[in-house]
Amino acid sequence: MAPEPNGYPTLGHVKGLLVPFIYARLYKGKFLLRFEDTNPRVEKLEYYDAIRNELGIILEAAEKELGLSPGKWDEEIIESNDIPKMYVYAKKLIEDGNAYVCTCPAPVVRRNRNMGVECEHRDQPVDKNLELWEMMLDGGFKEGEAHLRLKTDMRHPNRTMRDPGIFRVIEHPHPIHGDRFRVYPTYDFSISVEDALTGVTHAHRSKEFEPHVEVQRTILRMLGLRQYEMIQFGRVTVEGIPLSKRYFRPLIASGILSGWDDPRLPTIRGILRRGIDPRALVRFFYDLGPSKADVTISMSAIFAENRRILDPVSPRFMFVPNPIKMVIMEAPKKLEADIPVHPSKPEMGVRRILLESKDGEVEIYISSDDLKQLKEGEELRLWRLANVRVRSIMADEVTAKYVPSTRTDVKILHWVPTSKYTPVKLFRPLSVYSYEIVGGYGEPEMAKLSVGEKVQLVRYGFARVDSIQDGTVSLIFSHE
RNA sequence: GCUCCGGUGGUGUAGUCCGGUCAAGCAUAGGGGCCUUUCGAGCCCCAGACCCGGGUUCAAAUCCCGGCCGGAGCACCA
Repeated sequence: MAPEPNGYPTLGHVKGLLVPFIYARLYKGKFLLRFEDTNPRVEKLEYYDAIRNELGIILEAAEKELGLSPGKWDEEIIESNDIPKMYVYAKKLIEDGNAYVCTCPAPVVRRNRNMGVECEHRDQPVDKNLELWEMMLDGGFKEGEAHLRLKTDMRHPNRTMRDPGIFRVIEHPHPIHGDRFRVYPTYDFSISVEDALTGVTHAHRSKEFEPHVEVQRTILRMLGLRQYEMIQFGRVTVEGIPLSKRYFRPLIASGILSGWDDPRLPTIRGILRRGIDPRALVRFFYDLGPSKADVTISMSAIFAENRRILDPVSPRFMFVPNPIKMVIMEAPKKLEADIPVHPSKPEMGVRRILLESKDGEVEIYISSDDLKQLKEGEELRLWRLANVRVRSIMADEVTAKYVPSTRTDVKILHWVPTSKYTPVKLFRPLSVYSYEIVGGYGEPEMAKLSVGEKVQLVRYGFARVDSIQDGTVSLIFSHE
């Protein structure tokens, strides 16, 4: 896989990562991570690290979920390290009459390309080209003033084949090499040389590069380098949300999004922070397959995978959003509830919540969201605690009467004691631009959670603990 | 407009290179049942597809031709 370190990896990168990884492991090949860093204007050191980190997490999960090991890349290559070698190949192209230095301004080149016209530099003698090339390297040209161009066919039906530029001057420090270079290879040239040199046998790229296959084959042929398979796969988009950095950058700069790990973002770190298990991503993209068709995925499909992974292992907690007090009258002295950590896994244990009545009354919180469906006189079950009959519903309080039954064919509500509870702040992502904060109370035991834990809020959904401050637990809502 | 690439149940795919084992596999969503003191999940069952038209062949999802629809590229960016 060969990402450009020009941003934080997103959901869009996962297919490009997993397709070649799975392919390599299945066929006992090697999986290479190569940084395509030949345009220093957009690349930054922090992105190399983000890519290493995020891809590492996904591959580790792939090892667990798919049993393909080792779940990491076999070798890391930094393309820019080989720029000196590429200069040597460039010189060879010039000497063989396969490349020339062109000093036409960009608009002229564009016009010539469109119309299939050759410029006067095309037929310069080799000596002249060599001289100009040395000038390029020595700083004799400013950015945009000169380009080394492949001599192919200016009337080729595939326009990317019309004398493509292969080296250009960029006057901008490189994140790794600083100002060591001022002439950088372009995409087609650098990957052709790198793939051939590093022993790549099967290069997977996304579909938009298809027209470039011909250019790269031409470069390999002219240089006498080894040919290899070039395989394309379709692009992934997420229902409506663009995956482009251009779109998110201003939202982050303006503070609408909190950063590249904002849980509303389709960046890998955003998704993980939201509480998606990396194995869910792996499973999802594995099922998506390597096809060449472009697909629009929906987050709900990823959520379904996540639920499948989390459901069997995540502890349950009662969370009461928008709480309202309920007074239970005629209650026995003691009411106890044994709350299972996981209803179908007794080995995960139970928590006992004990409520003592005062003057025959017990107080709990229920969610006012549940209130709308309640009728006076209705019997309902407080989960694992007791049955009650609703007496009155007022704006700030509900009263009910204890019923000594354990019927479960009535509405079941969850609750927390008023005497002891954990304040909970839940962040619900709505769109890239918006979110909702839901406040409420959780079971006392929730105070013991730690950051990063994933829980299931009973009858509410899955959430991940994002932070804990002064006893208040901040959760990020993952999905239902 | 030009170049290239796709089109398999509601959705996402496998199969297409090397025609038969594909009256088409898998997943997800849908319907029904079981289980369950949350919601999921789990288990069982049901239903559902080869873009269209020609051709080649004993035989076509698969090969050929024509059409229709969709996507990508057409930056001295990757």
